[in-house]
Amino acid sequence: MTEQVNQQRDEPGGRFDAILDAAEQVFADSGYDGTALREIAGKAGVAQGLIHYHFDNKAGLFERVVARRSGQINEARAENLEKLRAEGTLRLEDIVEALFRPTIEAGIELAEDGGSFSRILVSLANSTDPMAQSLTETYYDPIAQNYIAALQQAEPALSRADAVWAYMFAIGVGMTMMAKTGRPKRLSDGLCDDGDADLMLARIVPFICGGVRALT
Amino acid sequence: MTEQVNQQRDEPGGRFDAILDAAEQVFADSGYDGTALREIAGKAGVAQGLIHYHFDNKAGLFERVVARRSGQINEARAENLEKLRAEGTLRLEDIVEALFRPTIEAGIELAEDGGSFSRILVSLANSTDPMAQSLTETYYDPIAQNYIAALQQAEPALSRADAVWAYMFAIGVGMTMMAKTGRPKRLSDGLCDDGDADLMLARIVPFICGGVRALT
DNA sequence: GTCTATAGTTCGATAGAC
DNA sequence: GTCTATCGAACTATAGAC
Repeated sequence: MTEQVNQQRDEPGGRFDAILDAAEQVFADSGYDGTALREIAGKAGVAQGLIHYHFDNKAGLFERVVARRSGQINEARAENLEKLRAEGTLRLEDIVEALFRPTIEAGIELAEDGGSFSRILVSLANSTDPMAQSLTETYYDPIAQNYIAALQQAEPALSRADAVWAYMFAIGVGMTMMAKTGRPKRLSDGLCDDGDADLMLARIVPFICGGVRALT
Repeated sequence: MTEQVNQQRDEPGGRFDAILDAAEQVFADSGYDGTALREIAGKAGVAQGLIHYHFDNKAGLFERVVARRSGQINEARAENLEKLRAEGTLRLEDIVEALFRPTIEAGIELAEDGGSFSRILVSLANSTDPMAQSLTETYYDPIAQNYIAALQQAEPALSRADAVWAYMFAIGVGMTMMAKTGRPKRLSDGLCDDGDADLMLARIVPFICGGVRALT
């Protein structure tokens, strides 16, 4: 068997991944409806038809973009939680840190842009669109249940309902970091930078933990 | 001067307001880019051309939709805060309540839908689009500064930067109420209903207050 | 696997009658 | 102030050559 005309789908650096990378950026910047496949093809340096060959249609491409990073993020989230459980007592602070750290690292993975994927996550979390709902259900509800259970373990006084609320509120707080609108800087005359993920985590973790404990 | 052929722009119940009402629903359901002016015209029972006569273009219509409710919401927010200041000591709990109550009441104003406008607010707050940024700056940054100052008054140990973070995080938590995705119900087997604004406020207020105090 | 070319649809906006 | 009719642009998706 001789070598193929071009690279396979699973070899990084090929056309397939170039499309995914470009799509991630454009979907993040312009939203699903605001995105034109032409622009993705242009940024990826491929013909528009190739997108349909690999991903069928726009929805298929979007789902692949979400699936790729969601896999990385949620595997890391699960591993982080496993490690904490293995170490013994679950501390609330560690749980929150374990929840958000992987989204940060997935966000800055693409060097040139400012962390595209996290912005896709924000729109996914807030959308009532059936496709968005379905993707959330598939990729994020299972790990959510995992963390909700962990919250209750760390704070036994928390009811089941309040653990769910706590998780939802935590995600809401985290979205102010992932949206990267620049609004904190504007409101604070440059004092607060929502582009600095480590700085933000140092404020987000105590805020959420204080909030959760106030629910008990 | 005899009576006009039809109602004026400032008379409720006229074509002008019918367009705004329909636009609010469709923009909330489908997002800005996902919205077709045809659908708005259809729902409002008017010709598509009338939208351009009254609002010039799609962007103009959207801005008017935002402006209308934002005026109501932020006047109420300002009044609430004034009242608290007049009463004497500022309690953190009252400030948070004063911040979110008006968005709830604006949300349920239109009877038939489930509070459309709050969903527009969510997408506005998370968008990096220039038009969204500009609208946020115009309508929501001034009142934000007002509440940030109030947070510092209520909790003097809070630094200016942390007061800005606290405000941002509070908005993030509030968005889990305004997005109305139904996810809390799904994650809790029906225990948590994000459609019940009063129930949510009873959990959001203590959560945020606990979070803010943890920042000091 | 990748490209070019284009079909077919939908959309925002305009022109002009009433 | 409101409607009908339509233009022109943009988009997704497909067909077919290589």
